[in-house]
Amino acid sequence: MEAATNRISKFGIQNLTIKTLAEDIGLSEPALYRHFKSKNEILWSLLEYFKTEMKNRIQSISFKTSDSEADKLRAIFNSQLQTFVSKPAIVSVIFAESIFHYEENLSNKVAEIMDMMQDFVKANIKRGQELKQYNNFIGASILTTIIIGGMRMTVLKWKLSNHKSNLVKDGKAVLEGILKMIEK
Amino acid sequence: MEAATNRISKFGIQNLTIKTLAEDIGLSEPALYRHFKSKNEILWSLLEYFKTEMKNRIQSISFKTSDSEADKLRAIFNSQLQTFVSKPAIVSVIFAESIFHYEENLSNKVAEIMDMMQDFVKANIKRGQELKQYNNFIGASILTTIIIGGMRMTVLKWKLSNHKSNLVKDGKAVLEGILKMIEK
DNA sequence: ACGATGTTAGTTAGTAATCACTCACAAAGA
DNA sequence: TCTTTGTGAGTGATTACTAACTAACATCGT
Repeated sequence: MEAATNRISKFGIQNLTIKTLAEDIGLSEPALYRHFKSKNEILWSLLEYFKTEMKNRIQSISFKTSDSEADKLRAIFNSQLQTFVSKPAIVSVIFAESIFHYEENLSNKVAEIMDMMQDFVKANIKRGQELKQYNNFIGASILTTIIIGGMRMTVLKWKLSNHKSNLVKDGKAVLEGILKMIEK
Repeated sequence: MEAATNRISKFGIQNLTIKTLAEDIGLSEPALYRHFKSKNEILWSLLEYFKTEMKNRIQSISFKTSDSEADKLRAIFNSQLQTFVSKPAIVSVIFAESIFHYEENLSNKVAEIMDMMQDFVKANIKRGQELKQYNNFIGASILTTIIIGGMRMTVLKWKLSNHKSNLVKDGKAVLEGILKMIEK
């Protein structure tokens, strides 16, 4: 999983082949097939690995009692963006739905990861609205789409700039913009 | 260009090969190479074709004098979303940065199309803020990122639902949500 | 009006590279 | 002795692309 992550981070997901992966690990190609029955299974495991990492990391973020819901949202996205910067492979994979050409189990796994992020955000919005920390001009679902969409757009711009732009700073600016509109 | 559009719409961009494309047109593979010097050139031309179509279509949308800036934005996105529904190939290609594995000219072309859309939106926001139709809690750049990000997210969900969700309706809901937050 | 000549647009039959994946076999430890 | 984990050498499919050739057509001097 780590070899695959590094390979994708450095050369993109198109460069992750059984051959390059086996070379990186220092094994032959058939050796990989002792442990995974297909490339699909390797990619599936990689997605699962990322999903678990994301879930554990976000759930273990510790909040102060004085933290508002907005503060919690800031902490979540800050952690997320910093992880993207240090492991660009995650971004390559999460933005690569179109590459898993009609391999349903992989598309589903990507969808699961997206759903997980959405659930974190949506729960935050709902609590914030109940606690009257956020206004409720807009429903939690649509607001979630807007927040995640804005963040994804920022990540995409970072990718298109060849990682030259400052992802953490730009992401924070977008989140602050949205919070300014919804915080009471 | 039309054959390529149909092929991608029906079977995805991974299925657009010289062989399938030549078959669709009813020519041999080498015949294609009489007109395009490489597959890269075909994809580049396709992106250019989409860009021109988008530009012409959006610029020829006619507005009433009574239209607010928000109305204009609604009209632009409505046209855009309807085009996506009738020509899913455009979406496949615009969401496929990751597929153009390190082919710089193609990534750049995609970036050009995105920039064009952004310019339309940003100009609208600026006019709206100057005319005091929108508030200016947030700068035009970041607001543009949020709007386009929200729309892209909606399109992505539509793709992941295998085109089952109602893109035009969902997109409209997201736009209305954002407008509710920025309209005075 | 007409043949010579060059250009355009097409063909059949390949090539070389890459890819995921497999076969037959070997070493080494429980 | 059997299971686990590895290897070298391949296979078949797919891919973008090319070499060699040809029929149809446009242009031109006579």
